[in-house]
Amino acid sequence: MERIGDAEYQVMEVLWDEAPLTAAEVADRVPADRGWSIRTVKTMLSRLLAKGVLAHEEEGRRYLYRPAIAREDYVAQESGRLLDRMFGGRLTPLVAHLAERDRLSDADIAEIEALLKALKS
Amino acid sequence: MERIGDAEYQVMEVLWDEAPLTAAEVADRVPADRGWSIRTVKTMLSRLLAKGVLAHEEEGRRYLYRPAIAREDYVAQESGRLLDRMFGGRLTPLVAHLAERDRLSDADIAEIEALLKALKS
DNA sequence: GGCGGCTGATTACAACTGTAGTCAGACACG
DNA sequence: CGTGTCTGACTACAGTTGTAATCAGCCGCC
Repeated sequence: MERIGDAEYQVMEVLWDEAPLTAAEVADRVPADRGWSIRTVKTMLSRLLAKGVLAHEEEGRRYLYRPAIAREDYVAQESGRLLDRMFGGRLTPLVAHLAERDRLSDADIAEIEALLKALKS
Repeated sequence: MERIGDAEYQVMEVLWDEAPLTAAEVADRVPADRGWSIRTVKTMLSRLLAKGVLAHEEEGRRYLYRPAIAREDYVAQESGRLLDRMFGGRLTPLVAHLAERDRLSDADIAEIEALLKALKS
């Protein structure tokens, strides 16, 4: 599957959240802190189309854009990449790492324990 | 902290594993499947120096390279990035996600449970 | 029926990345 | 001593990414 840059990813997020949308609608929904012009958003949309991660249908003279890949699949691919690259593909060291780095509160721990308990059955 | 590309990262891995090393030694230790020329490795080393993630000391007319940032720190940064970008910074959804994707065996689950138990005390 | 605005398509351009080649100087061997 | 070798520095060049401008066509409003 194609790689997606940071900026492109934000456009995908918008469309994973709501689709189909026109270019203008996507531009409206992109987080304002990026300060993008509509032109930039349209460039992103074209590139994502070219990469095959977006699909479009024509609505009059405009396009309606929608994701062509599931967020799930993309996220799976990217987390797999990180895991393979940094932790030899093993999740435990990642959890240990984040825990040490104080990214895990007691509530988080309880939550994950509950999740694991559910998984075991 | 600076971003590091995939190829650059492999060079860092070599030096995190063993340092200091000369350029030639790094080239020897880089996984052969990349098929890099020594020139390529030297370019990587220069760029990593420029980015401040490597340090060098002179040994005669050569450099000895060593990491200027801890692997721990870099890994923390990158896993944080992924987590923020894909899971709103929360680890539980990542664990849930990977579990669903069959990246978690029963043994993994047991291991993480043990880890969490240790963390709670 | 012409004009302003919107659309996608095409083009621009700098930074970064992957992958190397060239160059000038030092060193080591014959 | 000369000559090839190795070093870091600099240069090259295409592909990707972020950010946008230009262009040609269509649509609705005055």
